[in-house]
Amino acid sequence: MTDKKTKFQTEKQIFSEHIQKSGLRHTAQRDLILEIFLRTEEHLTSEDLYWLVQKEDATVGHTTVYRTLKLLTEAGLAREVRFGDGKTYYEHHYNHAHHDHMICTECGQVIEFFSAEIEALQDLMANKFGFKPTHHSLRILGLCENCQKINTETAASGAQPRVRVKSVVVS
Amino acid sequence: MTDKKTKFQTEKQIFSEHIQKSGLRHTAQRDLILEIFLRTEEHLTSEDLYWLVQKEDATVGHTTVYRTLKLLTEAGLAREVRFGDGKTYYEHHYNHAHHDHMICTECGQVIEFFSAEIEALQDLMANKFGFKPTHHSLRILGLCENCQKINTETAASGAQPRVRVKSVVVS
DNA sequence: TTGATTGCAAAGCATTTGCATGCTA
DNA sequence: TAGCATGCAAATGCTTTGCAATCAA
Repeated sequence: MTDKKTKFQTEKQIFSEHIQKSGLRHTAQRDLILEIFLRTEEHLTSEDLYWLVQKEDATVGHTTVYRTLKLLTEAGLAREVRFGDGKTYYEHHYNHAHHDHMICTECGQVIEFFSAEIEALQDLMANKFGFKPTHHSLRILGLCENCQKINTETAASGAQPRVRVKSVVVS
Repeated sequence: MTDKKTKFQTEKQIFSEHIQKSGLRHTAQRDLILEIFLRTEEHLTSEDLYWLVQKEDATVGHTTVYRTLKLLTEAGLAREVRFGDGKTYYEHHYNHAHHDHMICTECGQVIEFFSAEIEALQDLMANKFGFKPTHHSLRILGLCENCQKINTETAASGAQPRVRVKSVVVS
């Protein structure tokens, strides 16, 4: 179930179809990048992903990773997320249904959450303005449980890893 | 009521106090920048504001506008907003209570809205994770009423002005 | 007078593009 | 073979900083 041949089958097919529909071409680099992207449970910048790919194929360049992420976004396999530090992060949907983010401004931890009520209210709100929503982004900034406690020590300086915490769905 | 002497009195005082508390200095540039910033009912980048300031005092430089906006943010008079186009916009609170944004991806129009229910649910959500929210940002992207209609014509290319629509509070 | 402020120019960063070469279909 | 893909290097765009001259207190 987790061997390379069968994993990410759906995603790979979606990608293939998108490539064909757009008259583009299937390449080894694109395959590898998608594979590694899906395999990684973190929010990645193009740069981050580049280094991961480097480990397995040192000939792949920044540009290709960058362009492939754009491609994956078009294909609906990736989503761009901004946490406010000026960088563009990407996340995939594999194992992660639609969700929003809480971001700890101290340690950079990212908590994924989902609230059906909030979603519903957003649509309601949009309706009132005749606005047709395509997508949305809700970020709650603040301090995570842990960083609230260790407030006594001199706070470690900002933005660490950006660990993608296992999605917890509470509605 | 709207003459220069009495307008923005509260804001100017907040700014003065912040300046004094921080051991900084009162300058003509900072006054002018604040004045023009508050007077403008749009989401402004540092660059945008720079050009507005230029009209009234051509000696003021980019850097000062940039740094003053940071200062105003610290003082709680300005808020940084990102609409996803890579730029940092600023908005003020004068005449605008806390709100969120709907952004038309076609014409760039920004609708401000507020929902007490959504606010409450966000806090509830944060509580479930032991997360202490400091602030949040909710953006709904989609098509505004007008752009839904003129969908037949070839869509005009992206990101226009970013008009700040009069805030409509619906809760 | 002291030290913050200013504005120019240049550095930083992340992102994006031009172009010659390589590779898929 | 045609033309898309690649990857290097360089350009771009926005933000930030160094520094000498200027100005508020």
